[in-house]
Amino acid sequence: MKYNFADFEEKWQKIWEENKIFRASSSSSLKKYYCLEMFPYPSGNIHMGHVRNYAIGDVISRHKMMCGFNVIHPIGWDAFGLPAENAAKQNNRHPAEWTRENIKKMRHQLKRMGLSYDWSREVATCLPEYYRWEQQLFIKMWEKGLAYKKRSGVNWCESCGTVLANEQVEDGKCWRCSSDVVQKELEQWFFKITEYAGELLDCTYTLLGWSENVLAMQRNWIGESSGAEITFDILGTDEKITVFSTRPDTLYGATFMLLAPEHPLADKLLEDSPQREEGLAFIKSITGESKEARMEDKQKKGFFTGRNCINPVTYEQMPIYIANYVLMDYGTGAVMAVPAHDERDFDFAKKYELPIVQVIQPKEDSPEDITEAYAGEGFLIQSDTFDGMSSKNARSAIVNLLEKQGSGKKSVTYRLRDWGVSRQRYWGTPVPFIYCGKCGAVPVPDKDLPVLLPENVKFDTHGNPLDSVQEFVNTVCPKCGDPARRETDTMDTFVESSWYFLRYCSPQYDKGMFDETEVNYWMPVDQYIGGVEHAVMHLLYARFFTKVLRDMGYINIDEPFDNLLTQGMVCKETQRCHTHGWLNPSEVKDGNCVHCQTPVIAGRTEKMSKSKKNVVDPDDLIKTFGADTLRLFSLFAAPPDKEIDWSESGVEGCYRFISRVFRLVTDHLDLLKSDIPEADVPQGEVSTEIFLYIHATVKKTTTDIERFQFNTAVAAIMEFVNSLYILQDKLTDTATKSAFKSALITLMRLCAPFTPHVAEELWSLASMHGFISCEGWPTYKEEYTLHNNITIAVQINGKIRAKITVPRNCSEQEVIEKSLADEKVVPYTKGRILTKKIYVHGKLVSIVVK
RNA sequence: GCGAGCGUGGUGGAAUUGGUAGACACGCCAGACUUAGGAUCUGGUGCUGCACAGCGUGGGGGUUCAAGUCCCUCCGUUCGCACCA
Repeated sequence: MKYNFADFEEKWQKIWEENKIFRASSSSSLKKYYCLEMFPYPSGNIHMGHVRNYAIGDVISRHKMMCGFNVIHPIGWDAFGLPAENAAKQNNRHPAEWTRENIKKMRHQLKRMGLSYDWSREVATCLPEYYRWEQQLFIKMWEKGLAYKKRSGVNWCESCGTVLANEQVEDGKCWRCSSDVVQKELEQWFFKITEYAGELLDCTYTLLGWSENVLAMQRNWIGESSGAEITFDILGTDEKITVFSTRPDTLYGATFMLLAPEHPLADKLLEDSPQREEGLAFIKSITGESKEARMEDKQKKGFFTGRNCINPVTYEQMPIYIANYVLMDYGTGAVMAVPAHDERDFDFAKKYELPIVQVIQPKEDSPEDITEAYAGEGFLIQSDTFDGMSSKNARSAIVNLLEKQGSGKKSVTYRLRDWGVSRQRYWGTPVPFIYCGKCGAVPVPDKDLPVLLPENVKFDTHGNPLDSVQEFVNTVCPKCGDPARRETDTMDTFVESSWYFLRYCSPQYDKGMFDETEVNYWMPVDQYIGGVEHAVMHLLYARFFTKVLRDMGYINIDEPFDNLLTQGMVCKETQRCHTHGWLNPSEVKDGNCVHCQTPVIAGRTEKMSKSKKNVVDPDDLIKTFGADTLRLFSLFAAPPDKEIDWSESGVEGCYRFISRVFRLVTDHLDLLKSDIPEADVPQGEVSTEIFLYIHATVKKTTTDIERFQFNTAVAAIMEFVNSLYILQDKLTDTATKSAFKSALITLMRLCAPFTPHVAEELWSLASMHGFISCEGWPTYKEEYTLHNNITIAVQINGKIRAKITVPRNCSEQEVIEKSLADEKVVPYTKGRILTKKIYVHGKLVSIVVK
């Protein structure tokens, strides 16, 4: 029979669905297993990144199911977001309609991949049944002080017309549209993620199932620094300046003070200064710059406020400057400058001719003249009673002194800032607040939730479309009944994805975010799979939400995702022309651009993207090769965490392999349907060999799936098939046929998680009972995975000189005797003294001669 | 600058613990079957050399009977963060 996937792939997808074999229920005596892949944004089409992500998840899920776990494997849609709104503007379509249609199309595409999802748990975040619970949580967080509104400088993307979180700014550009991000002063809603900074950081050391690079990125992003807060009195006023420093040991060398231009004191100190105008102009020249331009300018610029403060340990006066390189949103926005031991302060001191006092010596006898800043550790000098102390010890000693004086204390600072969640866009969850002239910001009462997104909206205006929906904006205050104005900000879409994995546990629950019993049964997620691009944003937010919900008493876990697998990108060669930019294959002929006949620039391998014209469409591939081939290729081409280089011939190779499996099994349907039973024990030479292949392959495939080495798991099955092809001509007696029958049945089972359609079809063609998808995963016996004869390598002085074959149970003495007697070994040992003999059981003999 | 990772044939990649480097696949070569083959099957394929042999996991050094794997050092490369006090 010829392998023709089109005959049966869709048939099985339909049958699986009709028989509800992937429905999950918490009422099971089996051990639970939660397998989760990052849910897709309904852009309209699945791409190869999705295929890879979901193929990996599906193998894990199907394998666990066959291993007897109670598996939950849900899917849904991250359905709010800007693309829907942009599409609405361009095509005069409603975002809801656009999103609905995309979901429908992509749902069909996912189903066409044969994924083992429990579709009854499907959620779409744009539905009121979903987002009303988010609004409820928002209010609960507000009650606990974890959601708040403040005026602050925010990242503003003009092209998207909205605010962005810090995590969503990449190289000063919008993560979504790559246009420049500017700073803007706005009243915004924030989530107090900084309250959890310490725990979010500490727990990165307990997440043993996460890859080191993701944990490192999170740690980096949270950015903990420990040091001290030190307070300085300002001369001639009652004001004080508090700084944060990681190096209190250098306090005796602090010779001047720096304020961020945005620091409230900067303005205050200039109040009665004769240079007030000049100073304000200086501040404006810096704050007026974009964040990017400000970072770009490495030149130190400062302005003397005319005021001085007092060093709390030397009692020396320190001039207070406003400096361009001090950031308001880190630490306290003020820095004690220690020019001798900080490169930036050193440059500043040189430029403005400020005193440089060395207080740390690298070694006890190093020279005192300084030509550059020394930022390392060492021993204190010119530091009063601390002279001679190591900088490390001095850090705590000086903080102790400050604590006694009441001018400082130990402190920890994080780089992480609160999560700005306000978005000035339509297509998102409305922030459930009402502004009343009398009562201020009032939460929408629970009985009035959800605050529904109005349907009747015009998208032809600039700015937030919600602002112009009068019947939405105009409302009454829930407290006093006066006319009031409704909040028109919607939430960042990362809010929806911060708890969707909880909603999956009880997706239809209508009394709250989730049914606590269900969540506490299914959570945590045992295996999470997704792209590394979410290493910081989504994964950090979801961890934060989990901890918030835990502290509110709804769940009993600290971390949502036990194990995380970040899959690599799918890449393909690009081609480009000097004048016509990126070219797709049809625009290249004989290495020349078809538009201008000039040679194309040699292809580079890059992530598939429309703009680079190097995408391949999974739909086309499924039509040509079938879903099984596409799945198999994305698993076989590389280990899951590495990049895949797209290769058309690699896909064909996978297709060939599946054809081989199909032919091998269908050529022996008579045997499979016959009365000959499966073999329990090997009988005879060929049968023993077959047993060896079966058990060794099951062992290798099982362990490889469990450690996510799908590429080598597939390779093991390929070897198995190659062996069976050779063995199929040797089926002379019943015992052999019996063993071969076992081999074929095992093969089908091993293939089931990878290529479920062909496995199911073969299972049915062989008249086997039930669905292979629900069958047990094959087991192996260690004793059958070993050859009776083993090959031993013989090394003389570290070089392999011979290989000998011995029975498996051969004793050490016998092996060594046999190797010394080997004709290839004798010339190397003749007339020499044997000084050492090492036998590594079953592997090699190492002989040292002199 | 800080942090994390990677470096193996023509290509993608194998090699849990130090123990026969290059599994499996792509590509290429040869053969078989064919009117034909871009189908299928079989065999070959790290490099040098006629075989014996020698050389080979980014470079150099070290530990060891034995190193892709451990240690030191240098080089290259990818990713994240970065005027973070």
